Amino acid sequence: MPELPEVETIKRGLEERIIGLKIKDVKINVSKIIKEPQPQDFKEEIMGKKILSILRRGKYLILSISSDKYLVIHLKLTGQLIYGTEEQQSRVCFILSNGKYLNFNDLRLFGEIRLVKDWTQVKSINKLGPEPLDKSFNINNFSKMICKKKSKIKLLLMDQTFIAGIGNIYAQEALFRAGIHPERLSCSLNDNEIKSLFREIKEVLNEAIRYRGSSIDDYVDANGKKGDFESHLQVYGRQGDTCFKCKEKIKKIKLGGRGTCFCPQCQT
DNA sequence: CGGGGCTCCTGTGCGC
DNA sequence: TGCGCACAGGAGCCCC
Repeated sequence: MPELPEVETIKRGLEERIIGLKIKDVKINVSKIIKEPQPQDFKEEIMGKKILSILRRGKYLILSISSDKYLVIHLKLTGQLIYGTEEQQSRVCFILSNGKYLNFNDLRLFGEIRLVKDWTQVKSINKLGPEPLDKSFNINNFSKMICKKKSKIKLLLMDQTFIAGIGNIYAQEALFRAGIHPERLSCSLNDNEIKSLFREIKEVLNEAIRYRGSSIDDYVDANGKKGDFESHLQVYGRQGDTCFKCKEKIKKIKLGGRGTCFCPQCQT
């Protein structure tokens, strides 16, 4: 599952490979991936355009291309963006001016690609909360935001309008590191807990980026390489195993329909 | 406005 | 051994 660290890793990989190249052609093998405009118009509008720069906002990748357009990509659960040779399973395949390919692969077909004039006006991007690794995201903001809400803290961390880029893996990991039970109501956290959670969110995201992401499910980077952070995960997928801190058995519950692992001893 | 449940999709892994 | 079903999950959407 690509979350902020995985999308950031893909972004950095693509920056080394495709900046300055032109998009010669597009093969749309599964048209439902293209959300706007209509696949035929999408193809016509993007052909011959130059890739100028790449940015990330939350879990979105945004490619700035010539003629003031933006290619907005969300990988959802199983999306991949792989630079290299043409791949059989690719759902949408961009043919580049250097003869290489940019493959959009996506086993479960939840991924989305759009071509827009103004990426900030894409509805779901427009509603995103702050970037957790930005300087503007500071403890004062976070503290205020948390106190205003009254939902279970794990659901809040995964709410993209509250904070952008955190998904099921890093929400669980940040809460474990901060020693906070995922079902705690956000407004019940004391100052120390809020401080600790704030610190651990940044820390786990930065560490995961340093290790090039976690290869849960199908995640690979822009070169098709797996990440190295899975072995550093302390609760995700570890139900029934013993806690690394206290040897208690890791428990798994459901929150908002999503699996949630935590240590009943360390997280209170 | 908020929270719960459903939906999209397909490979995996379980029980019978 | 093989079939069928539940399950996994990001985020939009509907409903109460």
